[in-house]
Amino acid sequence: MLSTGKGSISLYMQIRDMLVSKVGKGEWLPGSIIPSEVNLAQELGVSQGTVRKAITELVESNVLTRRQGRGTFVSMHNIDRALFHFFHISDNKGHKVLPDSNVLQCRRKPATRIESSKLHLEAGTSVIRIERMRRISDKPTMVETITLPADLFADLVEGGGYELPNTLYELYEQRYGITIHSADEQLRAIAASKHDAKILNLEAGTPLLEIERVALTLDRTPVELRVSRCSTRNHHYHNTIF
Amino acid sequence: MLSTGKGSISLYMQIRDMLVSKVGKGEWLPGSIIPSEVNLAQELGVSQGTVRKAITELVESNVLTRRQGRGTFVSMHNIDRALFHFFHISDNKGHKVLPDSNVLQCRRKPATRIESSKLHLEAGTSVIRIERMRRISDKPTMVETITLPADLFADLVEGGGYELPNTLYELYEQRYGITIHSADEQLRAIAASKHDAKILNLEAGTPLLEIERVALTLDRTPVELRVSRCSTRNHHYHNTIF
DNA sequence: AAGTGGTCTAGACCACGTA
DNA sequence: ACGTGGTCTAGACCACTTG
Repeated sequence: MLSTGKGSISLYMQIRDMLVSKVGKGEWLPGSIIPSEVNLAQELGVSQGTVRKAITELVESNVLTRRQGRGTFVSMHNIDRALFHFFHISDNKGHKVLPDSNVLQCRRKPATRIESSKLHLEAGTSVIRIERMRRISDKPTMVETITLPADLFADLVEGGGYELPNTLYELYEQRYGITIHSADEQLRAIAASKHDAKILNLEAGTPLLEIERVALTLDRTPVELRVSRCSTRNHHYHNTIF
Repeated sequence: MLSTGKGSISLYMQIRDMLVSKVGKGEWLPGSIIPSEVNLAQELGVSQGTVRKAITELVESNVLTRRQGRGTFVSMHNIDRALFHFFHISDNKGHKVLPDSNVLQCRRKPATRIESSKLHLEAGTSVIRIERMRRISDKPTMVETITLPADLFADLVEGGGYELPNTLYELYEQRYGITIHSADEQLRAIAASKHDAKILNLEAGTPLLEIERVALTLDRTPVELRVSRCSTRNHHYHNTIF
């Protein structure tokens, strides 16, 4: 199982990759506990330190979460992760507030050229397109257009039998078994269209911050395209460079 | 020297903090080699593993750099770090090119309210204000206003005896002994002023991406305020969320 | 050949959470 | 009391770089 030859990669990396695949395949589900370090070490015939090093890397990349005295768990999407990890808008005092969400549209449509390119789909594949308006402290602040491959999110069209929650990544995980692990964002300044302007209650042409996010699973498959247009009168996008 | 009592923090953290302070105080200069893990372990009376863990954390936070077979070094600012770590503008194919830089002004002035607040200075303290235009692939793309506390960068005014280089952080480090370690950025969409428009060769009112960066030293003292206004017609700000 | 960091082991004890 | 992760040790061997 584990190769220990000369040209092979190190033990802990093999173990790390094996653990990743257990999570990736859904063998270990988000929120569940994984075997203890000692147990894994015994099963794999290596020392605890080696398993430990493998797990440490996965904790650093947010795949696993350690809780002292309790065990190691597969990371889950929750409101904290949404807020502190995937949401980068703060008010001008530096405070983060998760916006509420107001769905304007939710339709199944053929993918545009841009959508199919960003999501690695064949041209014209069916996608689900959600448009929503988000308020922060009761003020309309963002217009979002979210595009999902229809085959992965089959019943997520209007009348899917439930209301769309505010934090979508939790939904993707719990209902569709799709865990967002990372994302690439491109930011630009654009002028508000008439449509944007109407929804955000400002004048057409007002500069807006456009955030184009492609969200990826653990194996780096793109599964969501999200274009957010934000008024930056009272808010800004915050990034820390370490 | 190292406390090993009950309520005290762990050994490796004490060692890590001690190494940080050696770098912070300039006892170990950027680019220089630090003692080997075995030597440090002997001197401190701990095992190599403990020193190793301390160093590992500092490598992860970009304070130190390991080179197998050679040793461990204090991290330095170079063009790679500027480009891959501190510069987030890419063209729309995802390629990064470091812009060149054209200094328009460099003056010593009293700090504005915003400047003194962001740099934690007394109101009206002397600052050095640099304005420059930056081109990417020969196209004017950004206007930058850089503000530095005058006391830290005493002779950096026009006629300081040398041309301002393109990568300023290298200059700060080599000439003033100030190493930028991290930065906080706030991004907004704004309308180009007449001044911006003239420099960037576009129309006033065009949406621009404004990046307001506060750069910090290792001990989190703010030492540079940089406001960049970027045309996002051919470029964007890129961020990866892990 | 000597010195550096990189991997791995086997075992000890501590701090924390649960039952 | 027990099991978990967290720290620390002492020593082995490997991979890489330099003299």
